[in-house]
Amino acid sequence: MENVSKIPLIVITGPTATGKTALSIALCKAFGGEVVGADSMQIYKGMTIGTAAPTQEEMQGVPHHLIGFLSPNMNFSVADYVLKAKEVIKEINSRGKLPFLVGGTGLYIRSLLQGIKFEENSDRELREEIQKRFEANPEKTYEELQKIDFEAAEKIHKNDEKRVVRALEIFYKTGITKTEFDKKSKRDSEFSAKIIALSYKNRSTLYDKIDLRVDNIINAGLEDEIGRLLCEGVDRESTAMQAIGYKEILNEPDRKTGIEKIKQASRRYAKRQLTFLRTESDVNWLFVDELSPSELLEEARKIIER
RNA sequence: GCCUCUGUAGCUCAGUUGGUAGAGCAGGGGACUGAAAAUCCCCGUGUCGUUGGUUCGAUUCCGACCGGAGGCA
Repeated sequence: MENVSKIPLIVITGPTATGKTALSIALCKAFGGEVVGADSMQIYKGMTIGTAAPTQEEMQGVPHHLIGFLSPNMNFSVADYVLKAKEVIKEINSRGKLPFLVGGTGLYIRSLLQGIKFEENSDRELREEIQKRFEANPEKTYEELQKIDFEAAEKIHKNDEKRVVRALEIFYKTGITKTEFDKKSKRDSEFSAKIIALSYKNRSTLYDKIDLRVDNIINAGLEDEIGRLLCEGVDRESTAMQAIGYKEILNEPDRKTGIEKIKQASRRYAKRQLTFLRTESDVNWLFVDELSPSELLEEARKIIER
């Protein structure tokens, strides 16, 4: 049932290097839209080159939100994202503009669209404590979870440190198991979304594009950008510096193999993005290697106007 | 020209005392609710260089040929 009161939203997603930025800007110009970033790394300030975030020039006057607004030393999470994105989307809508959610972070998009309710159940210090326990004795920590929340333990692999730790964190923080939390966390979406996913029919074409993109990023000065960030006091251990491209440059002394590692990590990332997207329902796939730029724009238009 | 070594998965290589083969990497599939560009799980058939021979049976032994590396002239 389509609820009339729901806010219309256009989602442009897909793996890296498929042209989400260019398409979204063209569409925004055609529909009077504004871009809301849905990218867990483009949110950080000063990381334009490495994350291939839209530049001022590329934006062509189209307003962009939730891109380059956070210090790279800050922690961020899906919960923060959903909160902020909702706010921005509503604000855009209230001005009579069409919000375009653009980016490749599937979890952010899914959480927003499903209207997942993130209640207070997080405690960073507690989490780090549990994490230490896990690192010292993974088996025992997993058994701990089995006792507390067997259902969650069944779904989480014992080696999956982050999820084992998080499930325990929820319980110790609130006294409620993760399973119970998940059950009541789903909510109706406040948005009526049309999802457009960009991809390549040919996997190897995608990979060629990724390789090319990485070379461009290096030529555009990734290393200088990283140098600048470090000068500004960005912590090497921060989440932001775990972004693909940044972590390889920071950790690999040999430049050439570093670049190869970036390419490989990007390919694997793209694969994971595709896997994530496949299970999403109501996705309109557009294959960039089968359409000319103008055809692509036309197809996207049709989907939006449907 | 002669001698030696070598040719096995996309790549680097192991192996079969003769019963058609397995690791790493690459690659593929999957999970995903507060670090998600993160975290984690699963997946190995390939004319064993080509062609003859020996053999019940050859990728394995023998010969020739074709690649590659090295040595002697």
